[in-house]
Amino acid sequence: MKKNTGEQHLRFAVLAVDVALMTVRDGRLLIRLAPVHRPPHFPNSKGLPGGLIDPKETAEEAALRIVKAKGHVESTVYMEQLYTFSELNRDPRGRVVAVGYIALIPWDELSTSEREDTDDAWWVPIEEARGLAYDHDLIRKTAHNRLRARATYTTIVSKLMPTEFTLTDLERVYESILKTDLDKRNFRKKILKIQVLTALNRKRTGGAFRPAELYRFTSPSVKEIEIL
Amino acid sequence: MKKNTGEQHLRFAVLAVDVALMTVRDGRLLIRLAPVHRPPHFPNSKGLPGGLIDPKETAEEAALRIVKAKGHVESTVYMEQLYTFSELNRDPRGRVVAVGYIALIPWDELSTSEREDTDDAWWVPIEEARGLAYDHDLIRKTAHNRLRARATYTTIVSKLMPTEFTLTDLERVYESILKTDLDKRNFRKKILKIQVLTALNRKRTGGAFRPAELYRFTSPSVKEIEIL
DNA sequence: CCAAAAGTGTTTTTCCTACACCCATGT
DNA sequence: ACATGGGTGTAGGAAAAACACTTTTGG
Repeated sequence: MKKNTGEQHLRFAVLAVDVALMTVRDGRLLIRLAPVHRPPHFPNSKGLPGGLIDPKETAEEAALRIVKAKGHVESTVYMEQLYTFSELNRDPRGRVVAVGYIALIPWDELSTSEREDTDDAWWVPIEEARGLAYDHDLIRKTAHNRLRARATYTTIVSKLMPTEFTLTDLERVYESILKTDLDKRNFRKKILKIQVLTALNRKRTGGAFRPAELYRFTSPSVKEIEIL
Repeated sequence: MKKNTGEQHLRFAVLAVDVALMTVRDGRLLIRLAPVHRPPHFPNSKGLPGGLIDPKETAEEAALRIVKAKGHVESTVYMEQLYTFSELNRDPRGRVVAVGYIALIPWDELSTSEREDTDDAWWVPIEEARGLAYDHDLIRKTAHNRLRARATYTTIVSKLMPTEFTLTDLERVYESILKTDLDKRNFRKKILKIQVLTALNRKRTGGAFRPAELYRFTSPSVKEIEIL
């Protein structure tokens, strides 16, 4: 076993995190982009919020910090590690190994300013987020696939819902992630059967139609369930 | 945004891989251990095969290299990234961020010497691999959970099977991973229905009983399937 | 009274589970 | 001929899928 080939051998790489921060608005799955300006390779580009890990924080702590800084999000976000990207040339300036994260937040919990597209952060429909800098197209695709897979066998979508919502709201979120149409009656039967929702016995009124019962997720934790 | 807080800030961590190399022998799920001798914290301990990533290789390449070196395995192994462990004190000597991998190999494809327990590598039943150095108990547990989960909705067990096997062989492997008894008839119906096996129209003879039909996995790739 | 979304039940089909006996071979 | 693991079918119940009309409200 080799030992001590020197500091530059042991610590050759820069450690970073890249975050696929996602939300759902009006039945559309959105992802947060941030400007990337790194000539000559990526002048005036867009990419996922990302940044270096500090010596005194874990990768997840770094991801949370970066979502707040570059994603302009103050609210509590849900974080889940996605994959670690270690290709030699994923950053043309040098060796950067990035731990990718999925971050989810309900649109309704963002403050007005957080929802805005500012100069250095935009919410865009995930299928329109192409041509990103570095290997961020790959990270986005990996994140999208993972979210879709986990939506079918966990309660991860709870992290995209406001505290109160109607069954139709919930169905729309599932449909936007899975990109399928679900049968309203069967969806309601299944989601109520698995006992993860609590009816609030209050209704959301306001539209020119019958008011809808409000629900919340009973538990804040993401649980494994049967397939939806 | 901070820039250039110095090299020691940017490259503070050592990057490593730790590999949960697993196989199945006689219906038992085994994991490969290697000696760890790092006084004062881990004198004469055991741990998963692991080592540093080189500047010119990806994490996966490092994992493959380490399985060959520390795991004493020459054959082709299947690799799947597990999780990245970045706790500040997972290695008491300094900051080490480790990308964990699951590696699978059919017992039958190991050479005689690879199967042996040598001075610096042992195959042990996974439930007996406790008290490992560093955070390797956590990595082992994470790997075991992941393998169990993926066995139920992918064809990952194909990576633990020899090229030819009987349906009973396959059932034994599932049972050892899932730690349940499966119904022979139902297991056969399901596994044949999902169309991932090809019958070789040859039989394995030799025992004092009816010869068993031999099968192989139709495709070498790990596919998502319905739950088993 | 009209438009709009909420809410609800039944039938059909598919899938899962439980279960026991005969078959082909080697000794 | 006997011991051993290989191989097969069916019936009953549970879950999934398909499908259309009535309800409640605001305007």
